Amino acid sequence: MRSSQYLLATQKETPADAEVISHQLMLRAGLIRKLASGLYTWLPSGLRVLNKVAGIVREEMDKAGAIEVLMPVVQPADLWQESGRWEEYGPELLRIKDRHQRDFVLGPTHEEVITDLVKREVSSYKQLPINLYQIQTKFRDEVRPRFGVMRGREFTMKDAYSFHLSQECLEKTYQDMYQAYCNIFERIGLEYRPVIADTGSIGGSMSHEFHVLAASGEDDIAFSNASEFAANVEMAEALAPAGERAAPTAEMQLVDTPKAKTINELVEQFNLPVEKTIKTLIVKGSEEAGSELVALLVRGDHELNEIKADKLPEVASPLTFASEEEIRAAIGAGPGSLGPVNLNMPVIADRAVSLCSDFGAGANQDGKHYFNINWERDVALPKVADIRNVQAGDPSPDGRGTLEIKRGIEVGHIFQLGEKYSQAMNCGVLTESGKHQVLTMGCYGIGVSRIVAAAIEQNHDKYGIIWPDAIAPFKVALIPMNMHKSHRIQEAAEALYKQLQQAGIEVLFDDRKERPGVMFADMELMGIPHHIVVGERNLDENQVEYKCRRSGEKQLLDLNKVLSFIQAL
RNA sequence: CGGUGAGUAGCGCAGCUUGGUAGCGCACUUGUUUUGGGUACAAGGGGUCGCAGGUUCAAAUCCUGUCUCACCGACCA
Repeated sequence: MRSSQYLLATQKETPADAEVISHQLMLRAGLIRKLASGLYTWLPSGLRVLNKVAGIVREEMDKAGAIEVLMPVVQPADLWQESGRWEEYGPELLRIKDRHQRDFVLGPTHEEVITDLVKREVSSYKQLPINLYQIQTKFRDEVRPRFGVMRGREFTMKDAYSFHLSQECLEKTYQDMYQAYCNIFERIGLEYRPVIADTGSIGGSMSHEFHVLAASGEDDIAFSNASEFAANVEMAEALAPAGERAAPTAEMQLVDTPKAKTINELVEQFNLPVEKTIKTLIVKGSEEAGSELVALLVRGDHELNEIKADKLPEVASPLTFASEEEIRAAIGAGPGSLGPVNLNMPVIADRAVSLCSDFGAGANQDGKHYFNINWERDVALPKVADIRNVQAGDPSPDGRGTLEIKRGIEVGHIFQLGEKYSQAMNCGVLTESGKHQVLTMGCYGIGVSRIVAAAIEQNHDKYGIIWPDAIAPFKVALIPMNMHKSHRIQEAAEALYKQLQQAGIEVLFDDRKERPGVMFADMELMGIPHHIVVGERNLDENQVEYKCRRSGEKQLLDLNKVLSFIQAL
């Protein structure tokens, strides 16, 4: 490709609304342009990268035995009503009407369509298992699109769906997909980790997310420093602290704390150790709890995990915090003065809380706290559950090592779905014994467009993007110095260009009438991994300069060795 | 969905308080210059100031409505 006949679209200045580095660089390097909130046009260089990623995904999926299909983006509402998600799915689901006023949705995912397809096309156990996938545009009307294509509303996703007669068979395909995903991320050249993820309300099934580690990630991932354990913080189990609860050492006392509304204030003003304080959070109760409100206790230095709390039978789902008015009406004191002593509602304490002794908490009277509270002696120990987020330094749930926490970008998610959709939509086959049996399903997603952004988050420097070779828009940048003044430069550059092209190497020939600095800067910004610089000085020796984008190392190459050198990279 | 802020040339911004017919940098075009790291000089093109309504002799500027975009929040009492 000649840059003079290409849409380079690089720019010097960073648009003001781009926050994360990948978004900034994608705009500056001319990969994408915003059309509207969460909607992006892929410019030529961006599309080349996107296609490279999609190509790798496709190859590895095929290798793992999956079969490619392509389903419509627009889906009839009937299917969503059949599965129950027409009601379940929130405003993220974009609903539209056609000219006959029939309801449709813009597909955020394709479980319904694929289940409907398999129901129609697969009728015998002999055709199983089957794993169908597509690489296609999805639409989710995100609450808050941000970070460019990292969280867009329209995005490219690879989604695969497998169908099985048995759990064993599903687990086999699940493992195959797990391996295929590892192969994909390794080939692309990303630092990634598979992590245990939320199994959701479907129950019993297994789920892993694949995260690319980057500071700008939107998820917290907990890792063991001594084992392979890795889990989304949402999921990671917080073990009870080691040891028994210490015996009480002091009498409970009521203390005036008019200026202490938060744990921080309490700790500062009364010189309490933060791990000897307890936060009392009031949430809506479920029918099972038999109470409008339920209290959750976590230690002052811990955070409530809403996903864990949401799963408690006593807690109304979705988890809803009580308003200040509701709290006052029920307890007679406001937030900031709440505690377990004399609390007239069901209480659930975190494991760590159950091991506290001589601790401080609100007295359920405004401006007062109890200090030196002890379980059993001053108040009965309530139900105990794991309801907090793990923190760095906590013991790993697998019993080996302690946890570290890093940010991750979720680029893949595999899931054992079970029968949620096949049951609702009656998708089954005849078994060997001639009986109808509902199939069990797995689903496997990869955020193809998100990978492009994630790769930049991990691979950039102050000059711009540094693409891993596997997904670079071009492999080689051919940069002639002052070609428009020098015939021999032009001849040499044209000859090299032709040679590289004929060898099937993707080369961007910068034949613009630009100063060297401009060319270097653009090629570096775009992250092209290998640069060949043709200049008068070296041409006298029949040589050109090679520069590696990533390491910055330079070396001289004989003209007749350029092709073999590049091919060997 | 709540809070805050912003919409003026392709991009980044000034002008608005105190109304008087729009400006700067980058980018773009032309010429000269420079030639291994975003060169310099000169000339030039490009804007119904988000949209609609109102006040006024006169509105980018004041008022009302509306749309769009961004950031923060939607959890620790």
